[in-house]
Parts: sequence; structure tokens; C-alpha cells
Amino acid sequence: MAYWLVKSEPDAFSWEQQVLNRIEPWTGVRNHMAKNNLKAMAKGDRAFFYHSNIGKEIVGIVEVVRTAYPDPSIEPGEKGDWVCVDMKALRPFKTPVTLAALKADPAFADLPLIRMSRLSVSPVSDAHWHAICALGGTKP
DNA sequence: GCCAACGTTGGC
DNA sequence: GCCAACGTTGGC
Repeated sequence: MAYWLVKSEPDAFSWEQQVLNRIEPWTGVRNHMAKNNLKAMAKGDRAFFYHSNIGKEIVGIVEVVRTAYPDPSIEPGEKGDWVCVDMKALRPFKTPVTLAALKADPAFADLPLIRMSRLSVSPVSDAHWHAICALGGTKP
């Protein structure tokens, strides 16, 4: 099983909405690196749900329940083979893990979230996954 | 609101 | 195909 991190501005789509809807398509990715990460996701993979801009913290865990398929949010005339996946809310963090906390710990210096702050879908290593779950007060 | 990082566009 | 200009993202 692989691990990932997905970012959303809570103004547009928040963890609370994800929990309410339970299963939700992760649409709107318009970056090739992020798209490739979406395509690499397998059913059962887990991802951290990160709130950008407002909060700037990881708030929960989602599970991939449907692998990449064409993004229905593509506008007519829009170019590109953009895809989305379906995510299911799994469990919240007991304690949200803030960007500041991750930045303060050298163990996370090579986390893509920190190294490439604009990438909206990024991989997370096993070691980072377990460490961040521990900080969040939840089981991996 | 500002600015750095980075992707995209368009002139040459 | 290079590179400057511009737009967008996201932290501060």
C-alpha cells in the first residue's frame, strides 16, 4: 500500500465536507506531476488530507476507493487528460499536525509538502506516514 | 496584501 | 527552442 498527501483549500472543499459526503471525487487537479501521482494511486492507498491556506494542517486520513478516471470537472474545450480518484473519509486526526510543526522537525525536511509546496498531490514515505500519524494521535 | 516559487504562454 | 512576461498557488 502506498501513502499520499492531498491538499485542499477548506474554502473550496474541507475535511468536514469530506466526512459528510463520505465518498467524494478528488477533482480539479491541473498539474502534470500531481496528475501522475493520482494515476499511480491504487485502491486501498491512504492519503493525508491537508488544509492549505486556512489551517495549514493535516486533519485526517482518506482512502482511495476508485482509481484514476477522467475528471468530470474538465471544462468544454479544456485541453488535457486530467483525471480524478474517489476518496473516502477514513478517520480524523485527534491532533491536527500543522505545517509549522512539520517544518520545525528536520525529520520532515524532505517531505514533498515542504520541498514542493505548490504540488497538490504528493507521495509520502512509509516512515513519514507513521511518524505523522503518531503526531496526529491516530493509528497508521 | 505581499512575495517567492514555479508553471505557462507567446515573441523571436 | 529559448527566454521574458505573466498568472497562480500558497505561506507569511
